[in-house]
Amino acid sequence: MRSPDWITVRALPLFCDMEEEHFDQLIDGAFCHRFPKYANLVTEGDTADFLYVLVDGLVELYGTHDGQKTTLDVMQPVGSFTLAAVIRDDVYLKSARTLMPSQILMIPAQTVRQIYRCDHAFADAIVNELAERYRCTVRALKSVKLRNGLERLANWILCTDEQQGGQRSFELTFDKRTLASRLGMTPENLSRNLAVLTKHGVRSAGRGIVIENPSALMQLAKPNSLIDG
Amino acid sequence: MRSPDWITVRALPLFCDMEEEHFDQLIDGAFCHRFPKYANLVTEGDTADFLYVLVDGLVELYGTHDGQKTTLDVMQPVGSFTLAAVIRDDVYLKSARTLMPSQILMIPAQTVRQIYRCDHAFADAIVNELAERYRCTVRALKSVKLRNGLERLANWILCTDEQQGGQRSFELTFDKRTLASRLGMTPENLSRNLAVLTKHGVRSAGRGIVIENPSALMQLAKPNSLIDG
DNA sequence: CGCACGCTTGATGCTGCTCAATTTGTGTGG
DNA sequence: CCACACAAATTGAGCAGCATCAAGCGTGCG
Repeated sequence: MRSPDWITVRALPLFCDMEEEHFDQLIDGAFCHRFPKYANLVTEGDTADFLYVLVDGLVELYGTHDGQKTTLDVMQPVGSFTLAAVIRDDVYLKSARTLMPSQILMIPAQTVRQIYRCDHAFADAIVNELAERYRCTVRALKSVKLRNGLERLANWILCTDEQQGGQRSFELTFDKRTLASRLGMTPENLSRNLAVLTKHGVRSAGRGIVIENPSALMQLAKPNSLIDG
Repeated sequence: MRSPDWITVRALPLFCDMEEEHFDQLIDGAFCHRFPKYANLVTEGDTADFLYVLVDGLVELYGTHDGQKTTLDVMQPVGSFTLAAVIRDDVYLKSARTLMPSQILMIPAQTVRQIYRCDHAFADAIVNELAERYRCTVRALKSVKLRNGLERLANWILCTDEQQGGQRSFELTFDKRTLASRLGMTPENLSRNLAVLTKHGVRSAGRGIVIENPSALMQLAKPNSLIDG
């Protein structure tokens, strides 16, 4: 692998503490590819051949069943996915595709497991990564089961704003239909819910969202650190 | 801790490969308690002081928000819970209570983390446990987002039957209201859905469930190994 | 035996989905 | 730069699924 910016990969919590030699081994067998928008990366049910690292771009993790599809997560750089399947040497449970042109690092699963066995710091990082992802998924499950669509949207807006620095204003980085699916609603209802939020301190136009009245929005959203993270 | 049957605890995947000395250290600082039915064990939001092992009985893991409550999992012996919170030294995300009189082993979180750091086999077991729990939660999330209530019930019946040996007949081990919450519906709708399943090869009376026509039930359920496990 | 609780059943209303039509936005090629 | 084609987003109407509310029924336990 040759890459300008894998210093950022090395800096990931997952890799930053492991031994130089082992990190070199990891990327020795790895591929770094550029993919166009909407390229399929992973198909659920396939055996886990690679650990993926999103270096640049945007990736959607989704599940399918009986002709339906639901977005489970939208990954931002820099982060890894398919770790649990790789470690367990099992099939992928989520499919993955790019939402914009993306640079993706693919590390052979066997190499990951091999180095996991001999590098203590790497194993420790894997434990922390798995625990954190697990907790995120538990939060997502609580969100779906304990809130309605409007509340999920309101909290997503609050979280996304905070994550981007709390400017009270940000832009969507992907389709509204994808956002709708992530929030567990149809595109039509996302539209309607965004319209409803006008009465609760949120102004939205196109891909822009402005929180004009944070306290009004929070009163509706009832944010909860045990759900939203 | 004194206990007749902690051979079963030692046999858990989480503990079975660790060194004898370290296992002894773990249980040295641990408590083993009997709890009555509906005893509160864990409150979400509290800092994780203990790793719990359900030795005997039944435990419900649930989440609450804004006056609501939803069942996230029903644990059967022998198994552990709160591992992710303990490892990350963070707060619990789920509450826990017994659903019947239960014997519970409580291991101080600090001890777990300490031995995790020095016992390689234990660390490895933790990785596998976390990965598996993560995958279970992903499945649950897909189930809620991709299926309706009737389908979730149908698949739950198929899974529970298989888990109990495929006798095509089994008994509920807990409240229907808890089952309803676990499946993401109201008790009223669970009743109605059970009635609907009469037309799809399932006969139910009281706590007994009989699968009279497996293929009819499966046709409705559309079981999926990437959701049901 | 009788009370209490869990479960069932029915009636009603809300939330969110489906379908369809229009408007807006985006990317392409002349 | 504009015109066009196509995709995404909005809006409205109608409907299905599910929740809520309110009785009634059954079972188990004191």
